Amino acid sequence: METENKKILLVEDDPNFGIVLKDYLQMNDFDVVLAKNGMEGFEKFKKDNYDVCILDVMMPYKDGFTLAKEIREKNENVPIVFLTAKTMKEDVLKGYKAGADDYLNKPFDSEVLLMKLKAILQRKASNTLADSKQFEFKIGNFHLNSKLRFLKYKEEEPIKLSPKENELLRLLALHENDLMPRELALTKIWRDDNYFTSRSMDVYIAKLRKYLKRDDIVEILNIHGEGFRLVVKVEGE
Amino acid sequence: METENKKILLVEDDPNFGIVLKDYLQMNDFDVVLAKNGMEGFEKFKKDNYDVCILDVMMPYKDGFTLAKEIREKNENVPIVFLTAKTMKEDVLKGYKAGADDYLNKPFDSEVLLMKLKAILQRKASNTLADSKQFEFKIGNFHLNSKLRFLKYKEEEPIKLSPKENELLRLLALHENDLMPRELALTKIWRDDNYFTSRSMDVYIAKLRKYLKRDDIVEILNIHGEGFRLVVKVEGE
DNA sequence: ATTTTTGTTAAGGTTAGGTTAAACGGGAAA
DNA sequence: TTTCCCGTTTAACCTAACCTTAACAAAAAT
Repeated sequence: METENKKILLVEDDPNFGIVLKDYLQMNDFDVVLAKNGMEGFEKFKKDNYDVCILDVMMPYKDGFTLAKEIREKNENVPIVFLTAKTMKEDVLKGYKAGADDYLNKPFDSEVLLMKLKAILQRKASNTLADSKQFEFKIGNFHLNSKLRFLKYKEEEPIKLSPKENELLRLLALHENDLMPRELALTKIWRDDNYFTSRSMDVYIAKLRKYLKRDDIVEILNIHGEGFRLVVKVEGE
Repeated sequence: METENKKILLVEDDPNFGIVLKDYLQMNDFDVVLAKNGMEGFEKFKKDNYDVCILDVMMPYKDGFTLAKEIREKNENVPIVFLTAKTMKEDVLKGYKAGADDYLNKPFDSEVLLMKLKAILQRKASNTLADSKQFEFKIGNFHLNSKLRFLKYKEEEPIKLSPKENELLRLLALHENDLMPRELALTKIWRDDNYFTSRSMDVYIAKLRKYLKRDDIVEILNIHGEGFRLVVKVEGE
């Protein structure tokens, strides 16, 4: 039932407060990345996608406003919430000018922050149409739609794929005709590489082979000790 | 580039404060309608379309929260801003639960209010493009009018839909043939994503399926763990 | 020959979803 | 006020989907 946790970039220079807040947010099912100052915050922002940014205003080197502006240049959509030291009207106005979505005065109530985040994410939920990674593949005479999780052979009824089947086949397709290392699938899909996950993966390979049998120009080969290879033979060979 | 002023519904029982605020907002190019209590506020809300609602929490007859809930029933999109007497955590939380977008503690700085309004309207501008105002759909041989909340199959008597049935079917229709994520429906329609709202949604899916059964080219498919998909099969399959 | 890795099928356990019915609660009607 | 109606939530029960683990066979490496 769990989809995926929302990811928060938290930039706060006070280490104590930062860690407490981080823990609190994590306890409430957010993934939190903590940066200790504006510089670090911006570096981390560039390296990943976040659902919300929470920025302290008072910070050494690079204050929250400057950071917000940089973030806005990269991404004009991420909601930004400021933490201001006290009701400094100047700060609040400056914050909105820098593209903030909301602000909170320290000390603030943690539940209020939670509600704010919830409200903000809810608003955003409507926008979030436009994240397009690759999810459609032609594999021989098959068509894989890994967003809708089905595999269609010619004009037959689509085969529904389970999440794991789907992810695995997608990974194989991304590496078509090339090696797809075991380790890659295990870390990306199973998020753990051990004996059992490895065996589990083999089970899924078997399932995929069963599906792919209906087209005899498509097969999954094993490269002993290395991984698997999805090969599509060319017509006339 | 500005075509028309943004329209604000201001509900505030203190006549002095209400008029001062109204004037201030008007000076800043908003069209403001002032209501003196919750009842009147709701009446006025029904009679016109507003871009933002600003509601005082403490009001005789009908408090701001109750009003907000009523407004939300009519319109799930209008941004709502609460004015709370002081930092009453209870009030703030209650406000967000009632579907607020933001709140301000009295006494507040008028410039801050302006900035908040600006930020809110900006956010809304990006959302409003796509889905906000589409009310009629053809779904196979059905016709859905989600403004009048009915679903008609060919020339049969229209089926009346409850608010939730209607919103859910509308969301599905907006994503026809594509994934409509559980989470989306839960945050947009139920405004909360937990076990119970999720089960409630399943109940509504069952109801919709019952209605849609009369046309066998239309069905609602489940994508396990992801959401639902309203598919309309093409003629000749 | 022995160990390690992979192929495959099936059993077991857990969670999500399908469906129906009862409980709840707010507003309308009596 | 009390009663009734209706939309919605909660409960209950059942099936389907999914994933892991076990078991055993086959292939590859040592």
